Amino acid sequence: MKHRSAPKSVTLRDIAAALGISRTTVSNAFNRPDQLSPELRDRVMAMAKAMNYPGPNPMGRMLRTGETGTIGLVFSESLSYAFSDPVAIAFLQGVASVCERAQASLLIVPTFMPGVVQASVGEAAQATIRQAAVDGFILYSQPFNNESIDQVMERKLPIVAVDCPYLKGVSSVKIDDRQAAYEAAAHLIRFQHQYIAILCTELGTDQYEGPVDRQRMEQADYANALERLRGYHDALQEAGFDLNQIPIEERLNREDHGFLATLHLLQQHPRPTGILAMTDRLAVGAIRAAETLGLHVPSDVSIVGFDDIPLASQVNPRLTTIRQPAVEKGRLAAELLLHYTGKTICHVLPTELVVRESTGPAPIINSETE
Amino acid sequence: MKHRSAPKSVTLRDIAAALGISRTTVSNAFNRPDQLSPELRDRVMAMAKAMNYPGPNPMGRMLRTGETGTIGLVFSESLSYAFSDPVAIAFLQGVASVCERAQASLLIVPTFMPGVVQASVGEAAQATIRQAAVDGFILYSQPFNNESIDQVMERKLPIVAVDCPYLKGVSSVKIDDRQAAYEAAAHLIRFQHQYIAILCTELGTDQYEGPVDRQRMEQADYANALERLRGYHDALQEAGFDLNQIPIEERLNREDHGFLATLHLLQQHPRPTGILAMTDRLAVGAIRAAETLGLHVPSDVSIVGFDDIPLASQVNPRLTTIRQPAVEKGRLAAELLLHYTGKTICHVLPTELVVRESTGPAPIINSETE
DNA sequence: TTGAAAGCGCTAACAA
DNA sequence: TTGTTAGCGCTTTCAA
Repeated sequence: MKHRSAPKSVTLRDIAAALGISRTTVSNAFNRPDQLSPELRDRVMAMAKAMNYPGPNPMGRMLRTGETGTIGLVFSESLSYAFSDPVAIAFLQGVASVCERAQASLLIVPTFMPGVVQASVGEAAQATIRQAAVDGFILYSQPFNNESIDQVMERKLPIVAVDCPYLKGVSSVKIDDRQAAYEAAAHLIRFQHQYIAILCTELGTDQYEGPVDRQRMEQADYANALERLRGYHDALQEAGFDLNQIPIEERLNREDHGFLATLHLLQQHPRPTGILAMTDRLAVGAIRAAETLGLHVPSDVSIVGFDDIPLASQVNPRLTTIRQPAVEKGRLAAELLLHYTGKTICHVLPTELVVRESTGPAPIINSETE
Repeated sequence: MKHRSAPKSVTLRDIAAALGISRTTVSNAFNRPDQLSPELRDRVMAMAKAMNYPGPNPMGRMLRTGETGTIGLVFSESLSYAFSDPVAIAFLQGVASVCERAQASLLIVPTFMPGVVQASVGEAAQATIRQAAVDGFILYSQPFNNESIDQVMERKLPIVAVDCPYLKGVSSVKIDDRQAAYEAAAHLIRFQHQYIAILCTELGTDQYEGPVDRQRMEQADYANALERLRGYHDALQEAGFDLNQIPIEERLNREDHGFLATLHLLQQHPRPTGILAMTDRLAVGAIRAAETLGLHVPSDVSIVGFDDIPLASQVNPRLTTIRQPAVEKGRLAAELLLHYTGKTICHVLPTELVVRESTGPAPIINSETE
């Protein structure tokens, strides 16, 4: 893309000169048609076309006005992942719909360098964030202590943080993950499930997959995941469960990973009769795993998801889950940024337990001794 | 977003002055750390931090260098729709993955003004496209003769067109929609279906929904849809069908619209035993409609989709469809733009008929006379 | 290793 | 209605 369409591109000045008028007038012809006579405007536009003028250079304009008409969006993790995650996409849809109405462009800023050592990831993020020509940033689902956040903060532009750890003086949009997860767990508990397992999304940025212990929880990077885990624990503890007996499997948020993790969980003794999946994607994998083992959902295993993605109601059996307003999150974040006042505003959006067919009463277990 | 963090923001010059050094050196401290002594660099960075300097202003830099490090992406239609369309999302994922690797940002340029009269839509697109600070554009799935294309062409920047009508001198990525659709129809014909109906996506930009006749086809705005329709017709005609007897229903590309259209089609006489759906979303709706009418897929009705979106293989029965490489389209388009040479390159990517369980032999019809 | 000078292309006050 | 003036903040030769 080093290409340059002409050796020396034509500018406002050139067309002004060609017409023997001032640059202002040409500028006005493009930006304020009402500021000059229609005939003159027509002449200007005709000359522009004749000279192959590509219109006022946006960089010049931005530098001059100090505004870009653009919102920057920073995801954690890789964009390939973000654009395969139904929740992130719903969020994006919300952001985009507001941008569209406001005629604002949306700049997706990559901060993740695929196949690069951890150390230089920061450098990469630094460069793209520093060079983003935007009027403000939306930060989506960032882990604790990561360089993208710092980098964005340094830009001293308006910021709205979505599903992020608390940032001083930054407006935010989120849900109460802990409370929502509590509801999910309480739902299973109400059905008398005695053996409950947890399917957990990534807690750290280290690509670890496997069981989660106390220590791992304490070192968690992702506030969301941790909060959901805590919500599950709150409910379980309250109901008298021994938390040490509750298996937790941490996996990448993908159906196939949920599938494998559940295969593993369902072969434990005692076999869980209830599974708390931290996302619907994991839950969908879990349903498939149960099927694969010849277990019926919900009569052998109950599964409850989280998010209420479209797939949740298309799968069979349809998934009991926690609905969170992902599109609305995006809309609100964009609106907050577009109408930025400098005031720090925190929105906590409501969630809702949606009961469908993937959960039911615990089966009667034969040997209570096991 | 009129907010300005400081009355007068601090610039390179300020920090140079404070340190009694030149602007060049400060610039180098940020952009070419190797061009100055580490101690000086540290001093510069410390002062920058102390003075709350947000880093070199991207607009200044862009204006100076003439490069933005950004790719512009222009969808037709509304972004809300684009981000709910699995095919567009897959495409976006492909684009994003390449951008990420190349450390390029991705600017989503809205060209659609929701709730605005047709006339001024052009104006809206004009403004956002003209003001996009990008090094090149990807044009996605544009209808014929629309203003966005003209506007983008006027920018005289590198362009890659994806699923667009032919544009002189513009590189493109596409599939052979006509041939692919031909395969889909041929598949049903091989199964001896006598009564075939077509579920068609929007041909025009006028929000029309209903039957499609010759005239509507001739006035089509969307090349894709038209090509697929032609492909179906090619196969049907070749097999001796009377095209006038083949019902075509044009609908928005959404499951619920496919559902309603199919409800309608399946209540015709003679009832179609095969349905050619121009997208998987329509096809999924069609499956539901058949179910709703108590018809079995595929023994009563065969349904073949197009696209092979993820849902196609998750639905029951799994959908027979045409696979198209949507992610690959995005990757290729981004790569073509990033490595732009000025040469016009056209890629036609392969498609493939994927036979699953939604199609089968035509049922035996009782009355041949009907 | 550092600095001076020049200007990227534009728009907004203000003046005519 | 049109023009003059004055930078916006930066980077990049080139010279010291």
